[in-house]
Amino acid sequence: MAAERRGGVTISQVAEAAGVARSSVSRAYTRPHMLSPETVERIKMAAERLGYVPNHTARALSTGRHGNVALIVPDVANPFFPPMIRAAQVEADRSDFCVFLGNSDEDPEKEDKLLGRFAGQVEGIILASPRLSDERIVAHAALRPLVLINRNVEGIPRVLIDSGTGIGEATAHLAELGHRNIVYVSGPSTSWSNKQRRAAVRKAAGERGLDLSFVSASVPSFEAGLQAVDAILAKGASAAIAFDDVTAQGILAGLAARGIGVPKDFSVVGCDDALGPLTVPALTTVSSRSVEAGKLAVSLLMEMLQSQALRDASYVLETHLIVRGTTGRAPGQ
Amino acid sequence: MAAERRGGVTISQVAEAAGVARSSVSRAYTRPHMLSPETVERIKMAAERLGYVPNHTARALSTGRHGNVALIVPDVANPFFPPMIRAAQVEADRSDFCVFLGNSDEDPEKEDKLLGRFAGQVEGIILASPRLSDERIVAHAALRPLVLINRNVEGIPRVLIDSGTGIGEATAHLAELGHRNIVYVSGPSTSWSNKQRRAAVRKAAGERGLDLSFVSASVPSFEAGLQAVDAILAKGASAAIAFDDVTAQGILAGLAARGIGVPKDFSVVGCDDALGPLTVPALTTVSSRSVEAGKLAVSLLMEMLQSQALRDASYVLETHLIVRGTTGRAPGQ
DNA sequence: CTATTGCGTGCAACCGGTTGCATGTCAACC
DNA sequence: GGTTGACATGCAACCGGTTGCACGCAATAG
Repeated sequence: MAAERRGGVTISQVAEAAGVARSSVSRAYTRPHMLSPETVERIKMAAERLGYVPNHTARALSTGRHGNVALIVPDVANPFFPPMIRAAQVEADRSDFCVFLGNSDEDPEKEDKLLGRFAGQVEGIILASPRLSDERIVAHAALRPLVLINRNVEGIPRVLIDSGTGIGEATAHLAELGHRNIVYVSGPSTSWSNKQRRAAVRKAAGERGLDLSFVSASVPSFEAGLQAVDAILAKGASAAIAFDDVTAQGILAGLAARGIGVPKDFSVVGCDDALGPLTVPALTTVSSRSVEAGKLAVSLLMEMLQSQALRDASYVLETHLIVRGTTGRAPGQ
Repeated sequence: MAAERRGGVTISQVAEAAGVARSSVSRAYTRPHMLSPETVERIKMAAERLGYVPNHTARALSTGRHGNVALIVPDVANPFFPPMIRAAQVEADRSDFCVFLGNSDEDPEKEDKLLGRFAGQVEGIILASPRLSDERIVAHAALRPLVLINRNVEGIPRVLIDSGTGIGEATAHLAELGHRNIVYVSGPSTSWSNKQRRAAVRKAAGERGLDLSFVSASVPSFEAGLQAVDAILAKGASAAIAFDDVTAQGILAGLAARGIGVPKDFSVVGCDDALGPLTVPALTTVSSRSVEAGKLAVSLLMEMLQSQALRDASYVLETHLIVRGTTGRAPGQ
């Protein structure tokens, strides 16, 4: 009721109102079993009446526990991340933690700066698809609990999305549909995920004796996909697997512009399931598991915070092909 | 050098090393002009040698300034928000502020809880498309600086995206293409944006003597759009304006399933430009201005923090129609 | 009936800074 | 030469909680 002007009802005010010492008020919240039930009740009543909310900052100062974690991603607006962010947020909430969000703009230096900026006010950090060097990551990890997503650094707890399994399935799927000549449209050369996807498609294509070519879309974007179409067609392929869904959509747009029907004349597979069944025809793609990754990373971090033991854990999430509407039998089959 | 085990070199240690009082060390950082240049130099040297970093939490406790703001959205994964979040993040960073991100899950109660949770550790809050009641919003705004996005509450600084202008243009655009019978597929009835859009389409259709019907997709989603198609066709319309892009994509999928060609046989307009030109055919839609809104909200908040004057500002961002590939001449024209 | 145990509570120090006020020093001024 | 004032620095209280320890009291054991 009586909301003071500074928005600050303090523990002292509650103590006075309840006729107890400040320490008792504190304990009513942090160690209720130390107090008699009636006292706890009385304190909570008074607190309620005054609109008392414990001050996190003050608590953090004396305990060293902030109840905050940081999540740093290269680009919030990249559709791959929002579901992950959301999942992380929800999971953190379950442990009553707040989430700081950082956007590195795909820039290693900015990432480094953010890490330093957050360092003072969080208990742990989650780095998703970092662009930072291994050394810097290791350095930060030494200072405080840190979990990686989609980056494989020995000795640091990490969650890896193995898009390789899904890409393998995609290749097999295309082979079954009778495609003999396919293209992999690759993403950023520094990306761990791209290396993994490229290797997976090569392996699977080799096993099935498919003709495989590569076309590079160095930046994964709609534009890049659009511009890759000529190169793809020049290879004589009847199907393409793209680094991600956005690139795949660019390829689809380019094919449509040339009057090439999908999936009748050409098949396209995306990766990451960033768009869901939203498009027409719905994109055949590889599931991303980004939701699980976000959730798992947070719960991993929570565990690390509880038991200071920072064991070297590496969780791998396998992916699978989601067949929708952009793949079909090879022409002439 | 001597990084203590707890990562914590304190002001006292620096003071002792430099042979000054704690207060002088503090001033060396916050008010250097109060000290003699030599003293400042000596202190900074000592701090450097010990690896001292000011403790954000402690500073916040005594000054009340955390250097943090909170951003609360209904759903991080809704493609409307990520660009806004990113813009807010970038703008906050310019003032060296960190951003807490909250996800209310479209739930008023959770929103209220988050607000309380953040209250203690941020200087200001941005509430985007809140689902909370006006009273609760006013109550929170009384406690600390708060800026609204897409919610019109008298007396509270707000940034409003006026999708009405764009929707009006869309209606005019359809009229010019010869459509005489159109449908507006509405979103959540409690949404301020929905009311605004509905009013705009009614006004514009009235001015041009178009037949207008309403179909309700109470939750804005792909599924809802898909299921609205029968109702839309039953109205005998040749074009639809959807509450948002995701709903529009659902409608497109439904039309495709019935073999109805877009834009040849039917025209569809989305709203919010959440997908960009990504889809095939690319969706004609209304620009969202969500990036500007995020940026503006943060800079507004920063101003409020500087000059405690919380004047009642209301910024309106107009929107415009973006014509792409899902609108064409009415059949038989 | 006294000694022991144990529970509920209060006292006071502490977390790491910030800041109003007091003190000390020295140069300038009358 | 004594007074004034500006300037540099230190002292100590404070921000709002947490927590080790001591105290008082009641129940139990001897």
